[in-house]
Amino acid sequence: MNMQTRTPPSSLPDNSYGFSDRIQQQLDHAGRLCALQGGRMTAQRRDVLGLVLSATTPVGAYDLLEQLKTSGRKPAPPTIYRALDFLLEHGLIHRIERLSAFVPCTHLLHDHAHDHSHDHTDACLHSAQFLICRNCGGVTEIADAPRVLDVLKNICGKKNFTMQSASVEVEGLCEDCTHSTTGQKGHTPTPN
Amino acid sequence: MNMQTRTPPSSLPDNSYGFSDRIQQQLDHAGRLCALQGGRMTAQRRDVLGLVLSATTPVGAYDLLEQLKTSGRKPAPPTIYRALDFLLEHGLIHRIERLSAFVPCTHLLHDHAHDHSHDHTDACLHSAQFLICRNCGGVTEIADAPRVLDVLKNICGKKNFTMQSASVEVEGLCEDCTHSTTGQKGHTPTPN
DNA sequence: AGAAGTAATGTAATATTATTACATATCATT
DNA sequence: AATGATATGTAATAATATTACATTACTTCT
Ligand SMILES: [Zn+2]
Ligand SMILES: [Zn+2]
Ligand SMILES: [Zn+2]
Ligand SMILES: [Zn+2]
Repeated sequence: MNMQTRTPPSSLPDNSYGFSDRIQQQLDHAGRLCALQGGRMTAQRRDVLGLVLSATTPVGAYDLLEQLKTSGRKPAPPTIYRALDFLLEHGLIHRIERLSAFVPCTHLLHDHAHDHSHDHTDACLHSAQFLICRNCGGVTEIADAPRVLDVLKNICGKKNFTMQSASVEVEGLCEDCTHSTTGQKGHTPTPN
Repeated sequence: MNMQTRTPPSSLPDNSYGFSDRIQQQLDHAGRLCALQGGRMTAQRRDVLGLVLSATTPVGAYDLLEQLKTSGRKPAPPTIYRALDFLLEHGLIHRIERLSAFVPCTHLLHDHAHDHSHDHTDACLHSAQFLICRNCGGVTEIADAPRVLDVLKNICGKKNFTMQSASVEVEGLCEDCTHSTTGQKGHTPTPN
Protein backbone atom coordinates (compact mmCIF):
# COMPACT_ATOMS: atom_id res chain seq x y z
CA MET A 1 0.00 0.00 0.00
CA ASN A 2 0.93 3.61 -0.19
CA MET A 3 3.13 4.70 2.66
CA GLN A 4 1.69 8.17 3.16
CA THR A 5 -0.01 10.76 0.98
CA ARG A 6 2.07 13.70 2.13
CA THR A 7 4.81 15.20 -0.02
CA PRO A 8 7.93 13.14 -0.11
CA PRO A 9 11.05 14.40 1.66
CA SER A 10 13.30 16.61 -0.41
CA SER A 11 15.78 13.81 -0.85
CA LEU A 12 13.20 11.86 -2.78
CA PRO A 13 11.73 14.48 -5.07
CA ASP A 14 8.40 13.98 -6.75
CA ASN A 15 7.92 15.00 -10.35
CA SER A 16 4.48 16.52 -10.51
CA TYR A 17 5.30 18.51 -13.61
CA GLY A 18 6.91 15.79 -15.68
CA PHE A 19 10.26 17.50 -15.86
CA SER A 20 12.67 15.91 -18.27
CA ASP A 21 15.49 13.73 -17.03
CA ARG A 22 17.91 16.53 -17.87
CA ILE A 23 16.04 19.05 -15.77
CA GLN A 24 15.65 16.57 -12.94
CA GLN A 25 19.41 16.14 -12.92
CA GLN A 26 19.80 19.89 -12.78
CA LEU A 27 17.28 20.04 -9.95
CA ASP A 28 19.17 17.37 -8.07
CA HIS A 29 22.37 19.29 -8.58
CA ALA A 30 20.71 22.46 -7.36
CA GLY A 31 19.49 20.62 -4.30
CA ARG A 32 23.02 19.53 -3.47
CA LEU A 33 24.32 23.05 -4.04
CA CYS A 34 21.95 24.70 -1.63
CA ALA A 35 22.30 21.90 0.88
CA LEU A 36 25.98 22.85 1.00
CA GLN A 37 24.88 26.36 1.89
CA GLY A 38 22.52 25.12 4.58
CA GLY A 39 19.40 25.66 2.52
CA ARG A 40 16.46 23.30 2.18
CA MET A 41 15.27 22.51 -1.32
CA THR A 42 11.60 21.86 -0.64
CA ALA A 43 9.14 20.47 -3.15
CA GLN A 44 7.69 23.92 -3.66
CA ARG A 45 11.04 25.50 -4.43
CA ARG A 46 12.03 22.58 -6.56
CA ASP A 47 8.92 22.91 -8.68
CA VAL A 48 9.46 26.63 -9.15
CA LEU A 49 13.07 26.09 -10.16
CA GLY A 50 11.98 23.32 -12.49
CA LEU A 51 9.53 25.64 -14.21
CA VAL A 52 12.20 28.33 -14.59
CA LEU A 53 14.57 25.73 -16.00
CA SER A 54 11.91 24.49 -18.40
CA ALA A 55 11.25 27.89 -19.93
CA THR A 56 13.19 28.99 -23.02
CA THR A 57 12.84 32.68 -22.10
CA PRO A 58 12.64 34.58 -18.81
CA VAL A 59 9.48 33.85 -16.83
CA GLY A 60 7.51 36.31 -14.75
CA ALA A 61 6.37 35.59 -11.21
CA TYR A 62 2.72 35.49 -12.20
CA ASP A 63 3.44 33.18 -15.11
CA LEU A 64 4.94 30.77 -12.63
CA LEU A 65 1.94 31.25 -10.40
CA GLU A 66 -0.40 30.19 -13.21
CA GLN A 67 1.67 27.14 -13.97
CA LEU A 68 1.77 26.08 -10.34
CA LYS A 69 -2.01 26.31 -10.12
CA THR A 70 -2.32 23.44 -12.56
CA SER A 71 -0.94 21.19 -9.88
CA GLY A 72 -2.82 20.30 -6.73
CA ARG A 73 -1.75 23.47 -4.93
CA LYS A 74 -3.38 26.87 -5.32
CA PRO A 75 -0.55 29.22 -4.45
CA ALA A 76 -0.82 32.97 -3.93
CA PRO A 77 1.81 35.59 -4.83
CA PRO A 78 3.77 35.34 -1.56
CA THR A 79 4.32 31.66 -2.18
CA ILE A 80 5.99 32.24 -5.49
CA TYR A 81 7.96 35.28 -4.36
CA ARG A 82 9.29 33.43 -1.36
CA ALA A 83 10.44 30.57 -3.54
CA LEU A 84 12.04 33.00 -5.97
CA ASP A 85 13.78 34.83 -3.13
CA PHE A 86 15.21 31.58 -1.88
CA LEU A 87 16.45 30.58 -5.31
CA LEU A 88 17.95 34.03 -5.83
CA GLU A 89 19.72 33.95 -2.49
CA HIS A 90 21.28 30.65 -3.34
CA GLY A 91 22.38 31.79 -6.77
CA LEU A 92 20.21 29.27 -8.60
CA ILE A 93 18.30 31.84 -10.61
CA HIS A 94 18.76 35.47 -11.61
CA ARG A 95 16.32 38.31 -11.97
CA ILE A 96 16.42 40.27 -15.20
CA GLU A 97 15.64 43.74 -13.96
CA ARG A 98 14.61 45.12 -17.32
CA LEU A 99 12.03 42.38 -17.74
CA SER A 100 10.92 41.80 -14.16
CA ALA A 101 11.46 38.15 -14.96
CA PHE A 102 13.64 35.27 -13.94
CA VAL A 103 16.13 32.93 -15.61
CA PRO A 104 18.07 29.95 -14.29
CA CYS A 105 21.71 30.57 -13.56
CA THR A 106 23.64 29.35 -16.56
CA HIS A 107 25.87 27.26 -14.32
CA LEU A 108 22.86 25.10 -13.67
CA LEU A 109 22.18 24.66 -17.36
CA HIS A 110 25.61 23.43 -18.26
CA ASP A 111 25.83 19.87 -17.13
CA HIS A 112 28.57 19.31 -14.64
CA ALA A 113 28.67 16.43 -12.25
CA HIS A 114 31.73 17.88 -10.56
CA ASP A 115 31.18 20.16 -7.63
CA HIS A 116 32.41 23.68 -8.08
CA SER A 117 29.90 25.26 -5.80
CA HIS A 118 32.40 27.75 -4.55
CA ASP A 119 33.17 29.03 -8.01
CA HIS A 120 29.52 29.18 -8.74
CA THR A 121 28.77 31.17 -5.62
CA ASP A 122 31.59 33.60 -6.17
CA ALA A 123 30.74 34.17 -9.79
CA CYS A 124 26.97 34.41 -9.71
CA LEU A 125 25.56 35.02 -6.29
CA HIS A 126 25.77 38.78 -6.34
CA SER A 127 26.47 39.67 -9.89
CA ALA A 128 25.39 38.58 -13.30
CA GLN A 129 25.64 39.77 -16.87
CA PHE A 130 23.15 39.15 -19.63
CA LEU A 131 22.58 39.56 -23.33
CA ILE A 132 18.86 39.96 -23.96
CA CYS A 133 17.42 39.55 -27.44
CA ARG A 134 14.53 41.90 -28.21
CA ASN A 135 13.36 39.73 -31.07
CA CYS A 136 13.20 36.19 -29.74
CA GLY A 137 13.33 36.96 -26.04
CA GLY A 138 16.32 34.70 -25.49
CA VAL A 139 18.72 35.54 -22.70
CA THR A 140 22.34 34.50 -22.49
CA GLU A 141 24.35 34.79 -19.31
CA ILE A 142 27.77 36.07 -20.24
CA ALA A 143 30.40 33.48 -19.43
CA ASP A 144 33.54 35.62 -19.60
CA ALA A 145 32.09 37.95 -17.04
CA PRO A 146 35.28 38.33 -15.02
CA ARG A 147 36.58 40.92 -17.45
CA VAL A 148 33.49 43.06 -16.96
CA LEU A 149 33.56 42.56 -13.23
CA ASP A 150 37.24 43.42 -13.05
CA VAL A 151 36.66 46.74 -14.75
CA LEU A 152 33.80 47.48 -12.39
CA LYS A 153 35.84 46.50 -9.34
CA ASN A 154 38.58 48.77 -10.55
CA ILE A 155 36.22 51.71 -10.97
CA CYS A 156 34.68 51.10 -7.56
CA GLY A 157 38.12 50.91 -6.02
CA LYS A 158 39.07 54.30 -7.40
CA LYS A 159 35.86 55.82 -6.08
CA ASN A 160 36.07 54.05 -2.72
CA PHE A 161 32.72 52.48 -3.46
CA THR A 162 32.08 49.15 -1.73
CA MET A 163 30.53 46.86 -4.29
CA GLN A 164 27.98 44.41 -2.95
CA SER A 165 26.28 43.34 -6.14
CA ALA A 166 26.22 44.25 -9.79
CA SER A 167 24.06 43.60 -12.78
CA VAL A 168 24.82 44.14 -16.43
CA GLU A 169 22.03 43.91 -18.95
CA VAL A 170 22.67 44.36 -22.65
CA GLU A 171 19.67 44.50 -24.96
CA GLY A 172 19.81 43.98 -28.69
CA LEU A 173 19.62 41.18 -31.22
CA CYS A 174 21.13 37.74 -30.76
CA GLU A 175 23.19 36.16 -33.49
CA ASP A 176 20.26 34.30 -35.03
CA CYS A 177 17.96 37.29 -34.97
CA THR A 178 20.62 39.62 -36.31
CA HIS A 179 21.15 37.42 -39.35
CA SER A 180 17.54 36.49 -40.01
CA THR A 181 16.15 39.17 -42.32
CA THR A 182 12.85 37.34 -42.34
CA GLY A 183 11.76 39.42 -39.42
CA GLN A 184 10.49 36.27 -37.79
CA LYS A 185 9.62 36.76 -34.18
CA GLY A 186 9.59 34.08 -31.59
CA HIS A 187 11.96 31.51 -32.98
CA THR A 188 13.37 29.24 -30.38
CA PRO A 189 16.30 31.09 -28.83
CA THR A 190 19.66 29.42 -29.05
CA PRO A 191 20.13 27.47 -25.83
CA ASN A 192 22.87 28.91 -23.63
CA MET B 1 -13.86 79.72 -18.57
CA ASN B 2 -10.92 82.05 -18.53
CA MET B 3 -8.87 81.31 -21.58
CA GLN B 4 -6.13 83.74 -20.61
CA THR B 5 -4.58 81.59 -17.90
CA ARG B 6 -3.07 79.05 -20.22
CA THR B 7 0.50 77.93 -19.86
CA PRO B 8 3.15 80.12 -21.46
CA PRO B 9 4.91 78.88 -24.60
CA SER B 10 7.88 76.63 -24.08
CA SER B 11 10.33 79.34 -25.11
CA LEU B 12 9.27 81.38 -22.11
CA PRO B 13 9.24 78.81 -19.34
CA ASP B 14 7.30 79.42 -16.18
CA ASN B 15 8.69 78.42 -12.84
CA SER B 16 5.74 77.02 -10.97
CA TYR B 17 7.94 75.00 -8.68
CA GLY B 18 10.47 77.63 -7.74
CA PHE B 19 13.39 75.80 -9.22
CA SER B 20 16.76 77.25 -8.33
CA ASP B 21 18.68 79.32 -10.84
CA ARG B 22 21.08 76.44 -11.28
CA ILE B 23 18.32 74.02 -12.13
CA GLN B 24 16.66 76.52 -14.42
CA GLN B 25 19.92 76.79 -16.30
CA GLN B 26 20.04 73.03 -16.58
CA LEU B 27 16.45 73.02 -17.80
CA ASP B 28 17.26 75.64 -20.41
CA HIS B 29 20.22 73.59 -21.52
CA ALA B 30 18.06 70.50 -21.72
CA GLY B 31 15.55 72.42 -23.79
CA ARG B 32 18.24 73.36 -26.28
CA LEU B 33 19.50 69.79 -26.39
CA CYS B 34 16.17 68.25 -27.29
CA ALA B 35 15.35 71.07 -29.68
CA LEU B 36 18.43 69.99 -31.60
CA GLN B 37 16.91 66.52 -31.76
CA GLY B 38 13.58 67.87 -32.94
CA GLY B 39 11.85 67.45 -29.59
CA ARG B 40 9.57 69.94 -27.90
CA MET B 41 10.32 70.74 -24.27
CA THR B 42 6.84 71.54 -23.05
CA ALA B 43 6.01 73.03 -19.66
CA GLN B 44 4.85 69.63 -18.45
CA ARG B 45 8.06 67.89 -19.45
CA ARG B 46 10.11 70.76 -18.12
CA ASP B 47 8.43 70.52 -14.75
CA VAL B 48 8.99 66.77 -14.55
CA LEU B 49 12.63 67.16 -15.48
CA GLY B 50 12.97 69.94 -12.93
CA LEU B 51 11.60 67.71 -10.22
CA VAL B 52 13.98 64.91 -11.17
CA LEU B 53 16.85 67.39 -11.14
CA SER B 54 15.77 68.70 -7.74
CA ALA B 55 15.80 65.32 -6.04
CA THR B 56 18.95 64.10 -4.30
CA THR B 57 18.04 60.46 -4.88
CA PRO B 58 16.16 58.59 -7.61
CA VAL B 59 12.48 59.47 -7.81
CA GLY B 60 9.63 57.14 -8.60
CA ALA B 61 6.92 57.94 -11.12
CA TYR B 62 4.25 58.18 -8.46
CA ASP B 63 6.41 60.44 -6.32
CA LEU B 64 6.58 62.81 -9.25
CA LEU B 65 2.85 62.47 -9.71
CA GLU B 66 2.25 63.59 -6.14
CA GLN B 67 4.56 66.56 -6.51
CA LEU B 68 2.88 67.65 -9.72
CA LYS B 69 -0.51 67.57 -8.06
CA THR B 70 0.54 70.42 -5.81
CA SER B 71 0.54 72.65 -8.85
CA GLY B 72 -2.61 73.64 -10.70
CA ARG B 73 -2.72 70.46 -12.72
CA LYS B 74 -4.05 67.13 -11.54
CA PRO B 75 -2.14 64.67 -13.67
CA ALA B 76 -2.81 60.95 -13.94
CA PRO B 77 -0.20 58.20 -14.43
CA PRO B 78 -0.10 58.39 -18.26
CA THR B 79 0.86 62.05 -18.02
CA ILE B 80 3.92 61.36 -15.98
CA TYR B 81 4.95 58.25 -17.88
CA ARG B 82 4.68 60.08 -21.17
CA ALA B 83 6.88 62.86 -19.88
CA LEU B 84 9.37 60.35 -18.52
CA ASP B 85 9.41 58.47 -21.83
CA PHE B 86 10.17 61.68 -23.66
CA LEU B 87 12.98 62.58 -21.30
CA LEU B 88 14.40 59.06 -21.55
CA GLU B 89 14.29 59.10 -25.34
CA HIS B 90 16.20 62.34 -25.38
CA GLY B 91 18.80 61.11 -22.95
CA LEU B 92 17.93 63.68 -20.31
CA ILE B 93 17.16 61.17 -17.60
CA HIS B 94 17.90 57.53 -16.89
CA ARG B 95 15.83 54.79 -15.35
CA ILE B 96 17.43 52.78 -12.55
CA GLU B 97 15.97 49.35 -13.20
CA ARG B 98 16.68 47.99 -9.75
CA LEU B 99 14.78 50.85 -8.15
CA SER B 100 12.07 51.50 -10.71
CA ALA B 101 13.08 55.13 -10.35
CA PHE B 102 14.61 57.92 -12.34
CA VAL B 103 17.69 60.12 -12.15
CA PRO B 104 18.86 63.03 -14.29
CA CYS B 105 21.62 62.28 -16.73
CA THR B 106 24.83 63.37 -15.08
CA HIS B 107 25.76 65.41 -18.13
CA LEU B 108 22.91 67.71 -17.27
CA LEU B 109 24.16 68.11 -13.73
CA HIS B 110 27.64 69.18 -14.67
CA ASP B 111 27.41 72.77 -15.78
CA HIS B 112 28.60 73.21 -19.28
CA ALA B 113 27.63 76.11 -21.46
CA HIS B 114 29.38 74.55 -24.38
CA ASP B 115 27.32 72.34 -26.62
CA HIS B 116 28.47 68.76 -26.87
CA SER B 117 25.09 67.33 -27.54
CA HIS B 118 26.48 64.73 -29.87
CA ASP B 119 28.85 63.39 -27.26
CA HIS B 120 26.06 63.40 -24.77
CA THR B 121 23.75 61.48 -27.06
CA ASP B 122 26.34 58.91 -27.98
CA ALA B 123 27.45 58.37 -24.42
CA CYS B 124 24.14 58.25 -22.60
CA LEU B 125 21.18 57.73 -24.86
CA HIS B 126 21.28 53.97 -24.92
CA SER B 127 23.58 53.03 -22.14
CA ALA B 128 24.35 54.11 -18.65
CA GLN B 129 26.29 52.87 -15.64
CA PHE B 130 25.50 53.57 -12.01
CA LEU B 131 26.80 53.14 -8.51
CA ILE B 132 23.86 52.88 -6.13
CA CYS B 133 24.35 53.32 -2.40
CA ARG B 134 22.12 51.12 -0.28
CA ASN B 135 22.60 53.31 2.76
CA CYS B 136 21.98 56.87 1.63
CA GLY B 137 20.24 56.13 -1.64
CA GLY B 138 22.66 58.26 -3.62
CA VAL B 139 23.32 57.34 -7.22
CA THR B 140 26.43 58.21 -9.20
CA GLU B 141 26.58 57.87 -12.96
CA ILE B 142 29.97 56.44 -13.81
CA ALA B 143 31.96 58.89 -15.86
CA ASP B 144 34.68 56.62 -17.20
CA ALA B 145 32.05 54.37 -18.67
CA PRO B 146 33.78 53.89 -22.01
CA ARG B 147 36.01 51.23 -20.49
CA VAL B 148 32.99 49.22 -19.40
CA LEU B 149 31.25 49.75 -22.68
CA ASP B 150 34.32 48.74 -24.64
CA VAL B 151 34.49 45.43 -22.84
CA LEU B 152 30.80 44.84 -23.47
CA LYS B 153 31.13 45.78 -27.13
CA ASN B 154 34.01 43.37 -27.40
CA ILE B 155 32.03 40.53 -25.86
CA CYS B 156 29.02 41.25 -28.07
CA GLY B 157 31.26 41.33 -31.12
CA LYS B 158 32.62 37.88 -30.34
CA LYS B 159 29.12 36.52 -29.88
CA ASN B 160 27.71 38.31 -32.93
CA PHE B 161 25.24 40.02 -30.65
CA THR B 162 23.98 43.38 -31.89
CA MET B 163 24.02 45.72 -28.91
CA GLN B 164 21.24 48.31 -28.85
CA SER B 165 21.40 49.41 -25.25
CA ALA B 166 23.11 48.45 -22.04
CA SER B 167 22.76 49.15 -18.37
CA VAL B 168 25.17 48.55 -15.56
CA GLU B 169 23.97 48.86 -12.00
CA VAL B 170 26.34 48.35 -9.09
CA GLU B 171 24.86 48.32 -5.60
CA GLY B 172 26.84 48.79 -2.42
CA LEU B 173 28.06 51.56 -0.18
CA CYS B 174 29.29 54.94 -1.37
CA GLU B 175 32.51 56.40 -0.03
CA ASP B 176 30.80 58.36 2.73
CA CYS B 177 28.64 55.48 3.87
CA THR B 178 31.52 53.02 3.73
CA HIS B 179 33.55 55.14 6.11
CA SER B 180 30.79 56.19 8.47
CA THR B 181 30.62 53.53 11.16
CA THR B 182 27.82 55.48 12.80
CA GLY B 183 25.35 53.50 10.76
CA GLN B 184 23.59 56.74 9.98
CA LYS B 185 21.02 56.32 7.28
CA GLY B 186 19.86 59.03 4.99
CA HIS B 187 22.73 61.49 5.05
CA THR B 188 22.73 63.74 2.04
CA PRO B 189 24.44 61.83 -0.73
CA THR B 190 27.52 63.36 -2.23
CA PRO B 191 26.41 65.35 -5.26
CA ASN B 192 27.61 63.83 -8.54
C1' DA C 1 -7.05 84.75 -40.12
C1' DG C 2 -9.02 80.10 -41.03
C1' DA C 3 -8.68 75.14 -41.98
C1' DA C 4 -6.33 70.92 -41.63
C1' DG C 5 -3.06 67.85 -39.84
C1' DT C 6 0.13 66.53 -36.18
C1' DA C 7 1.68 66.35 -31.50
C1' DA C 8 0.60 66.61 -26.71
C1' DT C 9 -2.41 66.16 -22.80
C1' DG C 10 -6.64 64.72 -20.04
C1' DT C 11 -9.30 60.97 -18.20
C1' DA C 12 -11.10 56.48 -16.74
C1' DA C 13 -10.31 52.03 -16.37
C1' DT C 14 -7.38 48.23 -15.93
C1' DA C 15 -3.07 45.41 -16.00
C1' DT C 16 1.12 43.89 -13.92
C1' DT C 17 4.35 43.23 -10.32
C1' DA C 18 5.23 42.95 -5.40
C1' DT C 19 4.55 43.29 -0.26
C1' DT C 20 2.39 43.17 4.52
C1' DA C 21 0.39 40.88 8.23
C1' DC C 22 -1.13 37.11 10.40
C1' DA C 23 -2.59 32.15 10.67
C1' DT C 24 -1.29 27.37 9.96
C1' DA C 25 1.61 23.62 8.92
C1' DT C 26 5.94 21.20 8.61
C1' DC C 27 10.59 20.07 9.94
C1' DA C 28 14.55 19.25 13.15
C1' DT C 29 15.96 18.48 17.70
C1' DT C 30 15.56 17.13 22.11
C1' DA D 1 5.71 13.99 22.48
C1' DA D 2 7.35 18.84 23.32
C1' DT D 3 9.86 22.51 21.48
C1' DG D 4 11.60 26.09 18.52
C1' DA D 5 12.77 27.23 13.91
C1' DT D 6 11.53 27.13 9.19
C1' DA D 7 8.23 27.06 5.58
C1' DT D 8 3.65 27.64 3.61
C1' DG D 9 -1.37 29.31 3.27
C1' DT D 10 -4.42 33.19 2.91
C1' DA D 11 -6.50 37.77 2.43
C1' DA D 12 -5.81 42.22 1.66
C1' DT D 13 -3.36 45.88 -0.30
C1' DA D 14 0.57 48.52 -2.25
C1' DA D 15 3.37 50.05 -5.98
C1' DT D 16 4.34 50.37 -10.75
C1' DA D 17 2.73 50.68 -15.52
C1' DT D 18 -0.36 50.45 -19.70
C1' DT D 19 -4.57 50.72 -22.80
C1' DA D 20 -8.03 53.15 -25.13
C1' DC D 21 -10.29 57.03 -26.26
C1' DA D 22 -11.58 62.06 -25.82
C1' DT D 23 -9.81 66.71 -25.89
C1' DT D 24 -6.62 70.37 -26.43
C1' DA D 25 -2.65 72.79 -28.29
C1' DC D 26 0.61 73.55 -31.70
C1' DT D 27 2.28 73.82 -36.71
C1' DT D 28 1.69 74.39 -41.43
C1' DC D 29 -0.52 75.71 -45.31
C1' DT D 30 -3.82 78.25 -47.69
ZN1 LIG E 1 24.73 32.78 -12.91
ZN1 LIG F 1 17.03 36.45 -30.85
ZN1 LIG G 1 23.83 59.94 -18.72
ZN1 LIG H 1 25.85 56.42 0.72
